[in-house]
Amino acid sequence: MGSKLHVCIGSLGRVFVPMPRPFDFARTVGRFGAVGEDRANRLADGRLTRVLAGRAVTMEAASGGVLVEPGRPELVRPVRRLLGAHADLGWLDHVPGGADPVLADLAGRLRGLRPALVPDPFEMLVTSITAQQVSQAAALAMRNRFVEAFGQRHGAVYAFPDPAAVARVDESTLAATGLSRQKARYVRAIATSRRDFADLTTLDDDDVVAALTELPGIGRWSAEWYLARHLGRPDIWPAGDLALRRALERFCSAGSRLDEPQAHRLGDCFRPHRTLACLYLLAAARMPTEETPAPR
DNA sequence: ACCCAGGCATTGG
DNA sequence: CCAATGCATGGG
Repeated sequence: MGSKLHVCIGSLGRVFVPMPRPFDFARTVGRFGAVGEDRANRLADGRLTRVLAGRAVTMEAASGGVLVEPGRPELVRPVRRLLGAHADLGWLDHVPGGADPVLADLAGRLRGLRPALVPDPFEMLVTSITAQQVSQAAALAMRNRFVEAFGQRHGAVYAFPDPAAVARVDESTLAATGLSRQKARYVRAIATSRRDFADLTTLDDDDVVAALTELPGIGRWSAEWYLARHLGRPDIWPAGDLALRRALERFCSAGSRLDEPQAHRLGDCFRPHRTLACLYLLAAARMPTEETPAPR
């Protein structure tokens, strides 16, 4: 295990962290800047800064991996996980072009895009709750206020708030960030929950959904994103996700409306790699509309 | 001034 | 068991 991890401490207090191929740093971290400025995940000048293991960490592209500052060896594992080193992208090279021409095309155009993870269970759950029902811009605005109000500042970024810090403030103080009273109640209930999230890693996907949906404010959609974006499970297909449905409508059904059962069936041809298929479809939907061949 | 946006829980049939 | 409803904000 980890025998291929060559860690080289540089002279400038940085460490080179190797990533499996293929790997495209800019594409992998692109979603942090896609909607707007994220106060917990700062994307500037091609570098990503966020708090990991209690300190601000800056990552930038390097050949075959990333350069990380500060150059602490204990950051290697969390950085690799954050950037999706766990995922096997081999399938994307062998998507049958006849069966899935759309995904085969996207795999080529987005080569090296990896499934970046949300490193902390509480951060993942709160992020999902803020994103429920509202636009991503609205969710980001509320999340930024939440992070600035209750998270610790580390230079240019804020640490995502701890459950303990959130547990200390009351519901209306939480709601002042723009959350509905209902959502403020959910967030606080999760912050004070004594559930051990570490033990979820031993459960299979269905059992994780069952366990998480016991929490107030966590439904199937939020549980599925937890599996995909926190636990890094490979075959998650959130057919209820409006953005995924929109992407499927655009790329796979010639623009005609899809309901959830139809979206679910469209995922079947991507088994057992539906998480990657979903990631690539969502990323493609964010790309600037491809230029059609010039008329004439 | 609308209407929709990467849901969820509650209520009423 | 399914349909209807309230929620809060940002952008078109």
